[in-house]
Amino acid sequence: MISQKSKYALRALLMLAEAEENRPCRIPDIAETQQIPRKFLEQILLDLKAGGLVRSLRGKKGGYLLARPPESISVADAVRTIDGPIAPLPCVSRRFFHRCEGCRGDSDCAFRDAFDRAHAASLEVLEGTSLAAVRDGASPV
Amino acid sequence: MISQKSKYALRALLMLAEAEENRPCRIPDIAETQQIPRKFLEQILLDLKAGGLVRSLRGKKGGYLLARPPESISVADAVRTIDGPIAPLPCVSRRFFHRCEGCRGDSDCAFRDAFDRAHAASLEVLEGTSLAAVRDGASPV
DNA sequence: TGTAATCACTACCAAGTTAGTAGACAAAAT
DNA sequence: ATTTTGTCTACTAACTTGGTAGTGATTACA
Repeated sequence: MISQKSKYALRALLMLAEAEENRPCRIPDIAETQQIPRKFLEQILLDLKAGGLVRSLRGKKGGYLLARPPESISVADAVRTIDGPIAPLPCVSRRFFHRCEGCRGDSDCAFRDAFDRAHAASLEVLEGTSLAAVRDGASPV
Repeated sequence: MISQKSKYALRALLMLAEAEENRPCRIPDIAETQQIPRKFLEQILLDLKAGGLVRSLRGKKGGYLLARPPESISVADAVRTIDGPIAPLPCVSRRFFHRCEGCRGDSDCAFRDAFDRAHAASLEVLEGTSLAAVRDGASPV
């Protein structure tokens, strides 16, 4: 399961993607319309900024904007920035590869191949879906 | 990421799948050959038993066996039994469906479709891979 | 120049989860 | 009976999650 924090991040990003270009969104506005606790949202936006997904302007007329066009920010980007690795095992992670400790001897990563294929299939969707696609895409239920 | 507990469970299950049929495996043996803390393994096996994946015999000559043929136990079965839902969001879960609280108003589950497709792709692999396939399948590195 | 509006940063916290450990108990084989 | 095996309940330290609180730093603009 992705965290609540990631869900908030996605909603915030989508709102930025929906905003008029070069019109910064202020934290209290995002918090209110997306129903996200304000101080928590501040932290999330700082994380997204550190991750290079958004940029900010301070002072009056300040706020947050996407750092890149919404076509180039994927759902996977957002989740990875907030939650870290998406992979089910460290040893199948693309971005955060790490040898699994404890997998050793003869049964060394016997399951790795299955998890790797599952992860790849999942990533294809998550990396292939941009904020713009979500914004424009699906039929509103 | 799947939990350490699930990894242990998979290793234990694989060992049972590799064992001679109707030859129970004892906890200390599984613990030692798979390098799993023994008391922790006990709990895991009890969980797997409660989930219907293994059965047990008590007393001398006792031990654990698979409850069903290894062809019919999938990696997804194991992970779900130990970790619960595999789905990235409650609202795309097959077995544990639950409406996401907090997804509301106009942006109601705008991301749902993407996560649903990612999950479906992942599940296809994880449910399609049995213990028998893992045991017999991949080339040992 | 100053002041109000806005983001930035650090610290803190309660509740839950993870990865175990400990020990007494129950059943089966011999 | 006694030994060998699984069963069950309780406990715990460390970490993660989902926040809250308060102060500081910039910028617009009057």
